[in-house]
Amino acid sequence: MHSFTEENYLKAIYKLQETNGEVVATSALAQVMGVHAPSVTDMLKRMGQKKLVSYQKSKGVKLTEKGKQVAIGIVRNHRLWEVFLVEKLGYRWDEVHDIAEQLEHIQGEELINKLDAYLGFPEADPHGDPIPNAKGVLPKLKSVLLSSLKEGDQATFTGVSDHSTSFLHYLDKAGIALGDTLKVKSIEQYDQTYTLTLKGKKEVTVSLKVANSILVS
Amino acid sequence: MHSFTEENYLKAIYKLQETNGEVVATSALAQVMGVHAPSVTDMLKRMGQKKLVSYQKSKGVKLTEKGKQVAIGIVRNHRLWEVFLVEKLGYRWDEVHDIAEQLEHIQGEELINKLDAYLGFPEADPHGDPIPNAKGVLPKLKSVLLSSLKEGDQATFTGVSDHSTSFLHYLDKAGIALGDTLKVKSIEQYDQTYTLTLKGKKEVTVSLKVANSILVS
DNA sequence: TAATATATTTAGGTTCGTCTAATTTAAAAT
DNA sequence: ATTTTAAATTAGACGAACCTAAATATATTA
Ligand SMILES: [Mn+2]
Ligand SMILES: [Mn+2]
Ligand SMILES: [Mn+2]
Ligand SMILES: [Mn+2]
Repeated sequence: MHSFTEENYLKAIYKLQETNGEVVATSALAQVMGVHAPSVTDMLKRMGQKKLVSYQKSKGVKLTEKGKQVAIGIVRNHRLWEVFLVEKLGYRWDEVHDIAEQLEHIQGEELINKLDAYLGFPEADPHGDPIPNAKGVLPKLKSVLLSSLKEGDQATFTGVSDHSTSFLHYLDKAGIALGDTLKVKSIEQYDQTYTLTLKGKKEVTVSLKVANSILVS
Repeated sequence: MHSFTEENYLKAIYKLQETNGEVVATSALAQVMGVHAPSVTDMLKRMGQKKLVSYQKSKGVKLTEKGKQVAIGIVRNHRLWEVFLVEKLGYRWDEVHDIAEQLEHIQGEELINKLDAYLGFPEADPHGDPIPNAKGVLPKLKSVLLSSLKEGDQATFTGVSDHSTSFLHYLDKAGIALGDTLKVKSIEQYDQTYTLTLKGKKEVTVSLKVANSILVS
């Protein structure tokens, strides 16, 4: 139906819209797609023809409703396959992204719904990101950054805002895992480091940078 | 590494070599690939450059050792994913081919080996076709056509030589399933129909055409 | 507001995988 | 051994997705 490339552009535009506002710039898109700006202009023209995006030259691009539905479908595929890789094949959460980048493009409504059922209709992927349901509806998880908590606050670690392998490795090394309960024991004024009590037991101190990449609720 | 198209050509050449002899004709390849002859000539030149095939113009084409290894890898992927779709997701054996055509191109040695392990290292796919192991070695299943049996012979239904949906549907309808034991009760001289006793119970009569598409051992 | 800097598009090219029409090579039949 | 037929290749073109270099449009800042 759509090429892998088109699907990747749609997903990239979708994510940029989520984080940076409705209108997406050519250069931003070029950056995340790892191509040069003229390639993006080219592609946006073609995708505009197909009514996947609304594009006006030099004015940036937005997804059409159609484009958005396709993008959400890809996100659904990606996250369900990530669950499969971790839950069934025994991958670690820092290893699955690249494989899911391939699997997300496998076509077939029935396939992904069967996979969904097989996995027990999970609500979130291994990184805590919400999985759109078969109708394209995203469960709105109301999580906040760890860095927004005050001393004494308690919460559960539900997701990451930095998906890089290096950050995930860091969390593993520090013994901080998805689902852990944590309490902010203290916040150091001087350098904004957070000392946490994990699962009522372990004590860990993390930097502001880390606290800005951890989602809790 | 290789494009989907290249991989599909390699698989097609591999299968044609298996059934029609070492040298594959441009026209045969065009037919199974569903493209026109000049496209094949073109593609073979490029694949020759990459040492995936040995191609001499107007003399047909053969796989190189490298090309053969890639082809066997694709076949391995295809068949393992078919097992997954049937065993884990609950697909029927006549529904899995097209999805496996997509999944077979997912890259990653580790992925397919983990899948293999997850499935319990199956030796055959849902159609009874042997699955190459991680080293590319195909278990040689010594099966024969049902039509080669004599009256009174007994055997197990281990595979099909016709993979068409219509034939698989026919078998389902007739209640003949992979793994069934069967005994040739009688062969009608006049029209070569086979009357079989299935699992020591049911009795079924099949045409020569069907007997030519059933593999037993 | 005019000058400068940055973002975007246009122009022209490349590779991959396909096509049709025309030509050449090989095989089969007379 | 010629002629006829069939198979394969060459020639020229096209769309998708990319590129570099040059031109233009927008934003910033003097
Ligand atoms: Mn991911
Ligand atoms: Mn994820
Ligand atoms: Mn198949
Ligand atoms: Mn099969």
